[in-house]
Amino acid sequence: MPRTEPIKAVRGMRDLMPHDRALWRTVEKAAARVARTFGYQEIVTPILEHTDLIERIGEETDAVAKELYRFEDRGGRNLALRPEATAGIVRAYFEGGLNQGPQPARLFLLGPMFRYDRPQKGRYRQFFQFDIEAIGAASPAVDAEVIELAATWLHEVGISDLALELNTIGDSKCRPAYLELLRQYYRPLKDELHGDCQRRVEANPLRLLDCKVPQCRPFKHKAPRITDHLCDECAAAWVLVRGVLDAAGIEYRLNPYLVRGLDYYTRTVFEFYPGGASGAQDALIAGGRYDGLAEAEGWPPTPGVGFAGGLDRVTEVVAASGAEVIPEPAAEVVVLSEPGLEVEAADVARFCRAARSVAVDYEPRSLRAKMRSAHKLGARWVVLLGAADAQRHVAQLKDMASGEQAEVPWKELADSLA
RNA sequence: GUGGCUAUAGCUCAGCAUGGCAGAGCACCAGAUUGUGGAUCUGGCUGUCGCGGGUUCAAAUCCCGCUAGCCACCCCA
Repeated sequence: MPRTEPIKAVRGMRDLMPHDRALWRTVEKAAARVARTFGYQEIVTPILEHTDLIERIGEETDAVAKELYRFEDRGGRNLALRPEATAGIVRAYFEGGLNQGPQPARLFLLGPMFRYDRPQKGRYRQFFQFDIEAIGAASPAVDAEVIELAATWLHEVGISDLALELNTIGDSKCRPAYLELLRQYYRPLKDELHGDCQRRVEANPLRLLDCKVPQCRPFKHKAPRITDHLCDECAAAWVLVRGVLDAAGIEYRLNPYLVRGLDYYTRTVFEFYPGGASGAQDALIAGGRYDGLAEAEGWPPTPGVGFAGGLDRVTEVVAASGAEVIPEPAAEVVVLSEPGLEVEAADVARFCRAARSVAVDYEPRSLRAKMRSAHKLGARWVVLLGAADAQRHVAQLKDMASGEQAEVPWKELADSLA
């Protein structure tokens, strides 16, 4: 008989198996715990948003054009799987009335994001982010706060070999004049740039600074720097952000070529990279200030700052660093019975469950096989139930570590296990 | 979106150059051990050789297409 082809996971999507979840759980718990110690509260937003919300803030970037999962629902709505968390959180901040509450609203979110990208190491079409947003936060001190939060999280999960890169990109007051300076510098060089960059000279000159094509790279070193052309407010903010980081003892490297390509980003930008040993070039965390985002979404102008951390990459780095994760046993207690005692075995399990996690082995196989299986599960105790025991409502409780075994009445099992 | 490598048992892989019976280890099941785990030994089960087409007396092996995975580039709002 020809078998039907088994249906495999969708391209770029992966399962996190029980074995993986142990590590993931510690990383997620650390994120939530650290967020709460900084006064951030959890928010959950839908995985689906209107395509317009995503498109309005991503405009004509490749990312939105090519990497967005979009579809039409049965009601004819154009929807998209969220590719990042900030747009949805800012929307929820206004829709849920957090803009009427105490400012800033300090929020965190853990959840899946989706990008239709070609999969490779550390990059999946469904991936998970830890997202921090302080919305309504005008003070540059909050920029430093979210950076400190990010650093604390990474340290708590055991990533000590870290590089923090920091820059400012000005705001709507000072950036336009700086961009014009950049254009003036690059226009005579245009013929020597690669295709994309030739277009960027007029369209998006900031992006010329982080181009990685060898042909373009040499020119940026003599390009004018935004930090020499900040307005007074941006300059003061830049000093304050670094002042708080210095006081916190957080090391950073100033990278004048670290930029963002969209207009609503302002002032602080930062990225955390794993240290040399890991060899990865991709950021573990990327963040910054986005004072123009609320307006881009159609809401009243509202400042904000935050970051997104990639759980897939962070867990990978933690795993690669050899951190030991002690696997939790599937069950602390396994109940084994003679055939035909399923009802009684379930009764016994119920008594034990008051004190410990319990699994019952109902499989039709030898006692030897059941013992072997219980051992592999990591069970600390085995409860053996024979027909004679069942009659008298007792069972044999065996400690797997010591090998000791004793007869215990069903009603006393929980006490013996506690 | 571009390029390189790969796809054979539940898992990790050998076999492919030079076409000729489908293999190993692990895992699983069982026995040794008169139904009580870990160590050891013995035996056993498991395959549309990713999918589709072509060449050939004969294809896991050679050719073409597709799909998927890995890696890098690109991108990362």
